[in-house]
This record gives sequence, structure tokens and C-alpha cells, in this order.
Amino acid sequence: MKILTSKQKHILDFIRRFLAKRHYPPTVRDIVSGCQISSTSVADYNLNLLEKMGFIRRHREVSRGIELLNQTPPFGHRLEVPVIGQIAAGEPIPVPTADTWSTTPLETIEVGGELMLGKEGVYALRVKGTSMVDELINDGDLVLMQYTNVVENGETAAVWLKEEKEVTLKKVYTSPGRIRLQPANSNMKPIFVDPENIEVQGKVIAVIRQLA
Amino acid sequence: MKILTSKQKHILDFIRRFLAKRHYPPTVRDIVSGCQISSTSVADYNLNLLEKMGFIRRHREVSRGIELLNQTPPFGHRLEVPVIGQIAAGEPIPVPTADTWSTTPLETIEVGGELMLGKEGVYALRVKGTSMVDELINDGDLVLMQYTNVVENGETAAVWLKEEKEVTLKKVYTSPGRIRLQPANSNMKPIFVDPENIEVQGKVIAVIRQLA
DNA sequence: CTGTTAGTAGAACAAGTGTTCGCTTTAAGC
DNA sequence: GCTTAAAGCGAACACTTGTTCTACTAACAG
Repeated sequence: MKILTSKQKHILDFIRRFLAKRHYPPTVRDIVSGCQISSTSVADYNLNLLEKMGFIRRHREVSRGIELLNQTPPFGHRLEVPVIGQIAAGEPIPVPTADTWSTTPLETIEVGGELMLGKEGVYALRVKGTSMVDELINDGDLVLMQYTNVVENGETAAVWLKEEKEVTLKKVYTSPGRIRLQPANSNMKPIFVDPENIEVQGKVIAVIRQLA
Repeated sequence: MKILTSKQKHILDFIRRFLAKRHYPPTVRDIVSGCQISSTSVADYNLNLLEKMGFIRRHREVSRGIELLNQTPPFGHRLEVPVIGQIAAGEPIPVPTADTWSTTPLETIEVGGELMLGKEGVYALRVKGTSMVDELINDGDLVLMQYTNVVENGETAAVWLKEEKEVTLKKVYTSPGRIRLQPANSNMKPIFVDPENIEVQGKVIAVIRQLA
């Protein structure tokens, strides 16, 4: 871990807060006045060090050319998660790729911080129905999905049923020759399907419910 | 819905893509070259219109002083939400202010997009206990709270019990002379308290549960 | 004590950048 | 067809901003 002087920590924190508030980076002079630094060359000197240490990237040919790198928060691992459909929509969920993300999804939700650490290929689905209510997933909730086509027994996944032509959200249990799709609702029975008939399209990693 | 000219749409899209890529806003001249506009005064003219229509905010006294407004993705209303405590922690929740946010919260989660439209003063709490499980809020869930000290009957709020010295999450029902704090758990009974004994500290606007 | 390096400091310079000016072209309304 | 408003245009100005220069102080190593 590189050791920062208190002045350098102060500069990084100032840049972070400035960005969060103004939505554009500070200038060297902003840093001078915001960090009580005596001159632009002192600021410049410290910014160069911060760049060498990998905390920022400078674009010296443009004004305000300071980028924060590898920061949490607010620029920790943050994903723009598209809400790309609803469960039980009658067609497979289009897994997000670079191509499909250029289209405008129905809506998006941006999630970052610890929730997204280590996650890639995340998309969201809006739940339709109450089949998972005993797992406290309700109709209308958003579930954040991580793309995968293999899940462990008991994990909750979105699976595409080829013959029925629908996507369903269930706990998946695999045994030879058949898959059990288990609702988390005591009023509903499991579905048994041929392994050839399904395709796992993602597993649930988080649930988000909006109340107000 | 305001009608944008194709040039204006092009400018907005360019600004959005420029921000996503460079992490600083474009200059008027960047827009000129990136949108094949013939001069800086044409760009300036159109930016002024976009500002009047509410798509951007300009800070004309600084370089790169262009902010996108009301945009999703990526710069929709996005808040860095601190997780500042746990419910039933035995002390009042410190409501986030400019001062307290300078301290490092336990963790943070970043949420944006439609979930946060119109919201200010949002913080998060981690739920401890199952008193709200019939409202599908489980032990360990994060609840996003909007600071308020007034709630409508039936809304779920964090309330500080002065005598008991604890914070609890309950549905709040007000009647003359007494407040009913109603768990959403059929195994638990409501609590009745004197209005003088409580302080509403925020209401739940969303629930986030992490599974993986 | 001396020499070297890190850090500081003010001023000036060069380049970047937003705005204004005076004018032209295009579109809309009558 | 004429008038008015909107939009466009190039140039120049004023200001912002990053970097360099020169010099100083403090800390460290020998």
C-alpha cells in the first residue's frame, strides 16, 4: 500500500467531493483554493505524484483533465444495470451484450459499491407473479441477475423453457434426467422438466424493491 | 415533451458519450468538432436552448461547465447512499448531514436511475430482526431511507424510542394520544407509545437484498 | 557541515475555453 | 414577395487554466 501524505489524501478527497457535487473535475486552481495549498506548482507537483502512484490520470492538454482511478466510493465497481424484461414474458431474455446495450432498455438502475464487487454481466429483470414470495421476492420487484448458464442446487435462477416458450424464476435442483424448478411459495408445486428443455439464463444476486 | 432538433439530439448524445468515455465534460469546441458544427457560436446558441429546456445546466464561468440533467444512463439522479447503522442498534441513527458524511460510513451503496428520481437525503440501514418479514423485508436486508420526520399512516419508518433508547422499523399509525408501531409479522404484536416518546427518523423507500 | 532531494512558492507564459460581435442564411408567417 | 425570427457563421476578445521558471526552505544522508 502506497503511503500518501496528508496533503495528498486531502487532494484526493477534495477531487472526489468536487466531482460528486459539480459533475465536472476541478482545476489545479480549484485544488489550490479547496485544499489551502499555496501555489499551483505545489498542487501540480502533488498531482504528478498521485498520477505516478496510480490514483489519478491526468490529461494535461485539456482543462480539468483529472480522472480519478480505482476509487470506491463513488467510482467503485459500478454497473449500469439494464432492466431488460420481465419474468414470464413468453420469450427468452436477451442477454446483454455490447450490441444490445446500445439500444435503450426499458429502464436502468445504477448500482455500485459493495453490492457489485466482483460482478460482471449483470442485468435486471422485473418480477411478474408471486412464485418466489417465500423467498421474499414479490411481484414487481427488480432482481439483479448475473449471467451464468450453470447454477448450483438451490440457487434461484431465471430459466428459459423452450417448449413452453417462457422464462421463469425458480430455485433450480438438478438430478439425472430431470430438473426440478421449485417455487418458493407454499401454494405452488414444483415443475419437473427435461434438462434438454431448459436453458439457465442467469442467477439472482440481489433483490431491489421500491416502495415510494 | 419538448421537441429537439436533430442537431440538439446529436449534441446531447455527444455530451453523454463524451462524459462516459473521458469522465470530464466536453468544451464548446469539443462539441463543434464532435458534432460537425460550423462554429462555437452555433454550439453556444444550441447549448443555451438545451439549458432553457432543462436538459443541461451550464456553468459559464468555468471551462467544461456543462452538466447533464435528468439523464439515465449514466448520469441520472444518482446518490451515494451511506449505510449508517443497523436497526435496533440502541442509539438514534445519525441523520446524514454534510458533516457526518465526511466520516467514512460502514459501507456505501450507490443507487441511481429511476429508483432515485426526486429523492434527496437518502441513507441506508441494515435490518436486524424479522419484524417486517410479512412486508418481505428480511433480517440483513438494506433499506433505503428518505429522511423525514413525518410519515403517513401505514408507511414504514425508522423511529427512535427515546425511553427505550432504540431505533425500530415499523409501520406507523398515528391516533390522538398514541402511536401504534405495527410489525409486519403475524407472530408479533404492535407496540403502543406516547407521541412524545418517539421521533420518526426516515421512511423506507426501497429494499435491497443481496443474495450472492 | 555539506551536498542532495523533496517540497514549497510566486510569477509569468502558453494554450485552452466561453462569450460577444457583426453579419449572413434559412425558415416561418403574413 | 416582404418582413421577422431563428439559426448559422467566422473572427476576435476576455478570461480560465496547465505548465514552466527561478528561487527558497526543510529534511536527509554522508
